[in-house]
Amino acid sequence: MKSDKYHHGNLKEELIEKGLEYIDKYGTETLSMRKLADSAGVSPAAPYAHFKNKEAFLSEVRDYITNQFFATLKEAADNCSKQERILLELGKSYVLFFYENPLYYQFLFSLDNIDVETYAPFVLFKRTAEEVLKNLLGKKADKKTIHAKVIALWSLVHGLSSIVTIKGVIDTEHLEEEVERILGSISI
Amino acid sequence: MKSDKYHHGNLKEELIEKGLEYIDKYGTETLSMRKLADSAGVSPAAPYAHFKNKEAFLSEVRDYITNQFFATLKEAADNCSKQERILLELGKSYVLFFYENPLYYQFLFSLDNIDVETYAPFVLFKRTAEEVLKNLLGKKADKKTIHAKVIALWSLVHGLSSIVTIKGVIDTEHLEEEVERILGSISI
DNA sequence: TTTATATCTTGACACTGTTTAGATTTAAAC
DNA sequence: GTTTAAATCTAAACAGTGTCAAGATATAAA
Repeated sequence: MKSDKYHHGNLKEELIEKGLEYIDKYGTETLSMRKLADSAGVSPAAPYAHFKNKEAFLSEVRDYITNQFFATLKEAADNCSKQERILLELGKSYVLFFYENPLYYQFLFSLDNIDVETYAPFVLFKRTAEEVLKNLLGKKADKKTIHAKVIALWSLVHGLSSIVTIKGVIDTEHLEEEVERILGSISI
Repeated sequence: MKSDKYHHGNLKEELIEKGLEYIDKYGTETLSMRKLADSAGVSPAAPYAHFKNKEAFLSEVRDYITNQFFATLKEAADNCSKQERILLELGKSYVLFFYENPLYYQFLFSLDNIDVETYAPFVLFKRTAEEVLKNLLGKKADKKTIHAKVIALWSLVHGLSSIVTIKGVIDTEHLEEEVERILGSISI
């Protein structure tokens, strides 16, 4: 992979891409800046012209994946015409995103650097859930009740994403069907 | 911490205890075998007389925490007289365990070395959920439905444990009350 | 064309997991 | 109780890690 040019020209982007690939394949455990530098054909210290340190690099990779995750959710919400299915579709795409990229789950939610209030995917899910619930329950439900239900729905989806990630709890043949059955098996 | 004796006498246990302390305080990220060896007053290679490698050490620590976790769940289940509240109590102690030890969650569920079918805390929760559901739904519910509901309940609890861990989504003043409200806000 | 800035390499440092050879202590065998 | 075996430790080393400082080289700005 070693280039002949002194200046790589596109190092920052390539490092992030290689980082994504690596995490997708092997997870974050054995990822090293030196390996990435090597695979990009530059010296061990080269990445530090673009990233303050490893954590800053990982943070950018995390942002990238977060954007993918958010886009996936957004698309599912936008493409859902029936209002009564929107939460289900949102939940399904949430879970399936991590089923397809199991190692991302760990990586995204491994650190305390997530601000629940501003983390876009969480905000989207919670806002949607809140709207749906308000429409469903009308005026008769107080704030506390709605908040509790929102957290519960989010927990359900978030937890299933993790569980689906761990092992073959779920019949992988009829995955979507199974996820839908699970998410639909409880009522609010 | 350095002892004068050549033989430590209790190194294996002390390493595990120190490991537990460290993970509880700082998490697993910066934990190193050398630091633990040093804090126990032995040379860097000493731990390798007791553990094949770092992963084997972490595995034993994980087992230790898993036992604590399981004992917590078991106690909650055993101390619950009212049958209709058993799932709620089980879920509460599940969530609260990780609220009290946020860094344990990451550590326990970080790896693929969990066999969902045999992991005692999971088995306990799922068995209990299944029993409760069978009593509740009687004969009219088929296996698939029950399985879906069991996974859903488990996901709810597991997900809330993770969410409670991340940040202050929940009013820490009335924690138990809040957790109970959330878990009780959905029906099966 | 000069000057400044961005991007790289080289070389170093401290730290990590882990292995090997040998020292020391404890336990077992006679 | 002495000899032998096994368990437990130290010391020294190796390769791999993050990251910094000094200097080289390329690009952009003046």
